[in-house]
Amino acid sequence: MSDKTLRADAERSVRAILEAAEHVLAVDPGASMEQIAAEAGVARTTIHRRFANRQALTDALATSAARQLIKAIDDGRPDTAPPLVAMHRITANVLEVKSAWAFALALPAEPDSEASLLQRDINDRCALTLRRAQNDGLIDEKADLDWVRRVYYALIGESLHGNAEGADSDTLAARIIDTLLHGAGPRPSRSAP
Amino acid sequence: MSDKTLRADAERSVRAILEAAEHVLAVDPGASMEQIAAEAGVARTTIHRRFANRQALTDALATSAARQLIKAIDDGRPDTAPPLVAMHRITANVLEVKSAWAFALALPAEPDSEASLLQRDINDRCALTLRRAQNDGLIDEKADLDWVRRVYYALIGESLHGNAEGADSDTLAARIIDTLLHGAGPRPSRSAP
DNA sequence: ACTAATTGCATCACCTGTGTTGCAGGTTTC
DNA sequence: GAAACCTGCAACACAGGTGATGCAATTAGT
Repeated sequence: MSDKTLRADAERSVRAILEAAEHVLAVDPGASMEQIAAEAGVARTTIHRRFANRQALTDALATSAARQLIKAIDDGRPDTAPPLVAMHRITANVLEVKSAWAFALALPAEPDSEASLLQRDINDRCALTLRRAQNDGLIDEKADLDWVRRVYYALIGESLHGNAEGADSDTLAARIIDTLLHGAGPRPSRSAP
Repeated sequence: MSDKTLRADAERSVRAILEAAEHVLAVDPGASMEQIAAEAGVARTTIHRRFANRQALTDALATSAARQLIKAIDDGRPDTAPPLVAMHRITANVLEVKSAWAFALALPAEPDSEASLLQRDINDRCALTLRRAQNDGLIDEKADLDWVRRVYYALIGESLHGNAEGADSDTLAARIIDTLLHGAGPRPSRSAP
């Protein structure tokens, strides 16, 4: 939770710490608080003042990232836009957030933590959007939606790994949706109805 | 490398240590040597006798796992069997190995290590098999084979995550190949040629 | 401007993991 | 069966991270 009204500079510190933690831990998950503090431009004791221990820090990190992910999904209007449009927009947004918070979002959710609640929320929204896509005929009616969702997640994750070329999110999103729906098999020559 | 002729009991120890390391580190990548030793039923000093430090241990772990993965691929006769058959067999074999050595195979390859050489070998064989599949018309001729390979890897990884139901490798492999080639979109009702 | 909050710094005690050594006793190998 | 090898155990030194504290200096809020 964002605690009681924190003073402006304190809030800046917390943000800096969370961002530093993401960057440092993404490279070395076993990095010390000292390293995180250095990256954040902050004294190690300041981290301990805000976060009692490593667990508290990673919890906050996971929660913060999950919140941003939810915002990214909501920005895609999953409930009102046509499924295909929503999926594309959501995918592009999620790619942005996930590339910025890769470590935080890969963090194993502590049971009963806020982050795990948010994760479930995210899964539900995703499942819902996929169901809408299925009702629209975009997804085969016999498909196992849970598997489809997992494949979707996997494609997003894989897109982030090898993106050294720096392709923009829209391009990546298009490829993800295309692969998710059509796979890699031969296409009927684009001539139909 | 498997060192000079190790005495039989010593070789047993090494195996036990590697397996213990896999199990323990898969749960907690930061686990101590002590924990690994306990799981292996061995004294901590014995680990240090065989592996100078943590790095040496994980290197050996990665190499050992990569070797088994290569064997799993070779057992699928990637060069002689029809591509679809080969892909299915290879996928099933790889699933077995990957589920047993998930941590070891997820290990970031040290540059110039033997494991990284093996990894490249694995990638090459995979790429080759995919090319054969493409030449056979299983994969669209315009498809980006590197992306296809990455998707394939991602599908394998995802299949391993949520396999609490304990589905057998053949079933999982079938789903992977099917999704890879056809995606989740609507299928033409099975009637034509 | 005054107050309260926040921070950096120096310092401390403490714990955990690491890597090494020596030796006695058990196991392989030939 | 003898030699060579391997292992467990105990002990040690050492490095490094952790969490806490007190204080002076800075900064935000009103």
